[in-house]
This record gives sequence, structure tokens and C-alpha cells, in this order.
Amino acid sequence: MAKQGYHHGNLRQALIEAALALIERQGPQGFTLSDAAKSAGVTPAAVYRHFAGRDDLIAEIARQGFEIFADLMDHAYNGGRPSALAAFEATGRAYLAFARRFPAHYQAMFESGISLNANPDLHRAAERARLVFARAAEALSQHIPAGRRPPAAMFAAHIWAMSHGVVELFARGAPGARAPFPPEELLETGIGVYLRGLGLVPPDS
Amino acid sequence: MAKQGYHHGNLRQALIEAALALIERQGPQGFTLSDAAKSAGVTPAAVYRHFAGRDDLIAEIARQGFEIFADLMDHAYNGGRPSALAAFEATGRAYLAFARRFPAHYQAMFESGISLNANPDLHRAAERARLVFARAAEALSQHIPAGRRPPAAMFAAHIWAMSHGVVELFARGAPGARAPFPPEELLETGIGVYLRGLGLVPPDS
DNA sequence: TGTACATCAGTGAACGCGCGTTCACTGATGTAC
DNA sequence: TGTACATCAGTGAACGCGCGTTCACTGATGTAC
Repeated sequence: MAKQGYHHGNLRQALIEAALALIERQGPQGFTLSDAAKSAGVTPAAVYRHFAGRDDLIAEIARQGFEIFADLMDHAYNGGRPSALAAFEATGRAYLAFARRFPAHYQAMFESGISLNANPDLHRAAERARLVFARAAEALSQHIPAGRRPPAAMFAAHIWAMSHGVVELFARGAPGARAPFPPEELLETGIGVYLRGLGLVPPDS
Repeated sequence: MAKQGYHHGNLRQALIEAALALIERQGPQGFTLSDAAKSAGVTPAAVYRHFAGRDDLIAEIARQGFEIFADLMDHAYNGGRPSALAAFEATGRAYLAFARRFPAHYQAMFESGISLNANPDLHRAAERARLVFARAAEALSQHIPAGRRPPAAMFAAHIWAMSHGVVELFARGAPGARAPFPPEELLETGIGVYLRGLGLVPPDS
């Protein structure tokens, strides 16, 4: 952020970080290109040396977000150890952890209204995140008795949906007035009940 | 919408309907007060005879949305008939049905960034919707063996979260690329698995 | 039944604002000789 | 080691735009006598 003469040094990343700080404070709609430039100590026009425009800047933030997201889930999955079940649960928890630790990225990814197809790099990153999760679901799926095994993509979608819903409704200032329970607990127990319903957790534990 | 002279007749509701149409087409951010006025055949300034401003118009739409939402869920619940379980499931389905049939209301309620506390009427309407759902959960809760019965508010939150997640991720143009399954099916099966996990549905059915 | 008048829902012009974006430019940096 | 020059990351001023909002006004409506 510290300006050191005429040339900035690494304005591109500085702009991204300035935008992240603004999004965190005011949401993706409140953020403006001019503010980001200003807070990076630079004229709005300078932004155009590094990005095609406002949307391109947001898209790049979303892209970086999906990369981090995928990394985080992949790390939580840990190659399926110690068990497919534990690894899957950890992956689900990573969803909320990501939303907590990188709220601005999360907003750029899911609440900025950006299209994931506008930009091939963004699309690729989003797809990668999706695949990390799909793989965890696939591995877990092998442990369900074949007869009543739903498609892995389906229960991946269920868990994704519940995670997303918990974040949107209870881990932000939004509608649910105030969260009736800590979001982490809510997600933990929700996934637990769901997996029990799949027959993957003993009905007693 | 048809203009019939100097006085409009029922401009207030005409503006709301114009705004709904705009939100449906371009999202709550794309909608502007001027557009709404124009499409109701009226000057932007006329809006101020009926609303305190842009935010107040959106708040009123959200309020009407919560009223419809509560009515819909209440109707689906049907006094707990034919069984607590069936009524609860129907209430969950009503969530998605509402999002489908009243997409603009839904967006005003959950995606416009409006605060539910800014306006007492809005707050009251939102609270009413929450209570309809909480009551259904409470009734169902009685059928879970007391020992391992989670708080009703908790599994109400789980279902609410999953419903919201399904809508946001798979029932709109947004992130999930394209829905892997029809949202209705996704929600239906998701709730089914979850309720089985609670021991409310026989493990076989 | 007709007239005078109060009420109030609209008009139309204007405002200030901040946005994203463009343009010709200039100053700093790094490289070739 | 020093100089000339190409490159390019920034400036600063300006743009057009559309927004939400205000204001004094005017035309239509409805009511009292």
C-alpha cells in the first residue's frame, strides 16, 4: 500500500487487496473501482493497465477465491484419510471455514452477480473446486449399500446446498434475524443427520 | 398500467408491479426507481407520493413477499394434516415453490441487501414467516424419541438452509454451472434423507 | 343542480453526485551500445 | 561507466451517463353550501 514513487511495484495485487478490503466492509455492490484505486494510492485510470475494467477485477478476485477454496477443500479431504467418511465431513466443514476466513472472496464468488462463464480462467477455477468436492462424494458413495445408493453428484449437491444455505442465512448479517445456533454447530449437526440418513453413520452415535 | 388521465388510480400497487417485473428481468441491483416509474407511465417524482424512496419501495415488496411466503407455507402445512411428517415435508416444498412462482419477491427478500429491521412492518412479516415454519418443526419434533431429539429450531434451520441453498445454487442462473438435477427433485430427496437421519422415516422406504 | 373551494396526485425541470471509462501526456525504469 | 533511447506504468483532466431526490407548480377530483 505504501506508495514508493511514480511506479507502484505491484499494483495489480495491491488493487485486488484494496478491493477485498472494500468488499469486506461494504459488500460487492458497495465497492467501486475508484475507491479501490484511491485506497491503493493510485488514479482510477491506472487500474486499466491491469484490468479490463471493474468486472474483470471482480472476476479475478472470484478466480483467486475459487483457487483458495479448492486448495482448502483438497487439504481438508487429505486424500480420503483417515476414512472416506471423516474426509468427506472435513471437506464439508471446509466450506464454512472458507466463507469465514475469506468473506470478501466468498462474496465475489457467490454474491457479486458475476457470471462464471464470462471468463475462461474463472470458469476453470470454479470447475476445479466443484471437482474436488465431487471426488470426495464419489469416494464416500462407495460405502453406501449399492441398492439404495443415490448418485454421488446428488448428495454432493445436497451438502453443498446446506453449506451454502447456512452461510447465507446464518453466518452473515442477513435474514435469519440472528443465528439461533452457531453456524459451525448448525452445519456440523446438519451434515451428521444427513449422513445418518444415508446409512453412513450408526443410528446411535 | 393503462394511463387514464392525470390521476393514475392505484399508482402505489402499479409501481410495485412494475418494480417486480424489472427485478425479475434484471435482479434487484438492476432495478431503478426511474425505470419503475417510467414503466408505470409516470414521472420519477410521482413515486415520492407513495414511498419514502427507493429502499422503501423495495422494503414494501419484500414485506408483501414475506406475507405471501407465510401464507403459502401455512397453507401447505394445513394444520398438520394428514400427519406431522407429511405436513412438514409439504412446508419445505413450499419454500421452493415460492421461490419459483415469485422470483422477484424472493430476490427482494433475500438478495436485495435490505435490512429486515429497517422497517417494523417488514420485520413483522419476516417474523411471521419464520414462525409458521418453526411451528411445523415443533410439531414434528414431538415424534422424535425424546432422548435424541434435537431442538426443533435446529432442524428447522437445517431444512431452511438446505432449501435456501438449493434455490440459490441450482434454481437460478448462478454458480452451479447448470443444475445436475431438477431443483425440486434435489430438495425432495435431500429432505427425505435428512428426515430419515432423524429417525422419522423408516430406513427402507 | 350549480358553483367555490380545499385537497392532493401528478408534472417537469433541475440538482448534485459519483460512477466507469477515455485520452493524450509524462515521468521512471531498464537496456543497448 | 556513461549516454541515448525504447518501453511502459502511471497522471490528470474530462466525458457522458443515469441515478435518486427536490421543488414549485398545475390539473383533476370531490365536497360543502
